[in-house]
Amino acid sequence: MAKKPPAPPRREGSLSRDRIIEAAIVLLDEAGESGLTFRALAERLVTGPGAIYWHIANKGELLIAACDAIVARAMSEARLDASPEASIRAIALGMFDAIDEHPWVGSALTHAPGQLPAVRLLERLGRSLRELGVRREREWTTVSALLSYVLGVGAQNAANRQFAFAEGLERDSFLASVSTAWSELDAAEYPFARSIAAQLSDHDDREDFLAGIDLILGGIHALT
Amino acid sequence: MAKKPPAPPRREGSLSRDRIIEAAIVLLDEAGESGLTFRALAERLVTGPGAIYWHIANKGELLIAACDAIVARAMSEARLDASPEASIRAIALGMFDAIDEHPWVGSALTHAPGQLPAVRLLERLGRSLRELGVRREREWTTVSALLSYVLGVGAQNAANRQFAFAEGLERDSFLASVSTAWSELDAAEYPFARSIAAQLSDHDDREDFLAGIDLILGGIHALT
DNA sequence: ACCTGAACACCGTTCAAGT
DNA sequence: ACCTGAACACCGTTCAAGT
Repeated sequence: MAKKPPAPPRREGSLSRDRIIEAAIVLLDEAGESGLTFRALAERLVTGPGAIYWHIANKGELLIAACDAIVARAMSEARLDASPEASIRAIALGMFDAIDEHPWVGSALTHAPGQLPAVRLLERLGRSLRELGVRREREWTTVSALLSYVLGVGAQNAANRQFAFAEGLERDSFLASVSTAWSELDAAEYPFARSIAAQLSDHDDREDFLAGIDLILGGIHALT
Repeated sequence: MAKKPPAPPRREGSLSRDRIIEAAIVLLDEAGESGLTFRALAERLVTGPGAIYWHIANKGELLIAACDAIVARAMSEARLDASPEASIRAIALGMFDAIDEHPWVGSALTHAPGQLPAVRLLERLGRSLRELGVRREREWTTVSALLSYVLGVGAQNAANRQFAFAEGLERDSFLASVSTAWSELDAAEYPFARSIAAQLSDHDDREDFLAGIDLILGGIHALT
């Protein structure tokens, strides 16, 4: 991400769907969801905004395509050699890390249900669940719970990042501010939130995520 | 919510934060997330767009406030008399139904992490988990898994609705179209998605949601 | 204190016109 | 076939001016 010299904006060659998607990913990574604009994208590609519409139908399709590129990469990198449980952890963790690196993927995935990116994830999880020996009648229920959990955590993590970013805070100071806000809640109405506020500041998102996966795997195990 | 006669657009009395939030909820329910516009809201309240800013800082705050009103209602309605497990199911189901009725709440909740609406839910889940006897060191991990799952399913359900709505389809025909899309995927690359496509059309979202909750509760039980 | 509504700086998308 | 860029119909938000 920082090896080659800061090459001048090239316009060599012509536009293409892939080139547009690649540029969109860079823009999303750099400026967040609100940074993806047809004008900004056009500027980066040295064209006018209208040119993009020749290759891509609209902003929604662009977002899904960018999201799909990231998910496909993450899925192809997940190692699947070990036990089915280990594979599920690897798939889930791969997705977690991908969303962590590209927060916009979190909400993009959630907002495009049933589309290719989500199906890629579902496919991988489903195959491992089959290996695990989940009964046919419980297959749908089980993948869908796992998928919801992965997407849920991912979306929330992404939201955390974006919320912090929007307020100009680092992750730590964002968590700290939420933590003190919780500890100042009404004692009678929010005893639990108050008492858990301290643990908020020094938890590990990745560990918590995995612990949740293990909770679900534990539940699956108990029923198999 | 439906007792009094269909009163004509009133402008009696003055604007207030509560009145604005109430109107925002109606607008969101009727026209979806993209329907909430300061101009549309102002029209409904018989004022100019600027007037709203006297009572509310910006659109984000308005969305969170509207979301909070719905969550507060749902939480206060959840019955908590029975066992902790039953309480957790009731809380989760209450949230599921609330999001089902007001799909915009799904993404609003997700996009405002650590804010009041999410804390309400966390508080209720946390108290029940304590009753259940979850060990202190596992409390944070456990609530956060449960919360992520609830929000994840909710957000996805909401996205389903909105996706279908945007394409002018009913839930059933939307699911049917996704189902046929999945069954036409490449056989070598997507065996699982293809084989499960059929089950997609006739599943029950609510039942699947509860089954996922039970999976997590099963995992918690195994560790307690 | 509260409201008005024009104005500012943006959006996504379209489309005639160019090559 | 592919690109250009002005134009359209919107946004959220601000702010002088009114009551």
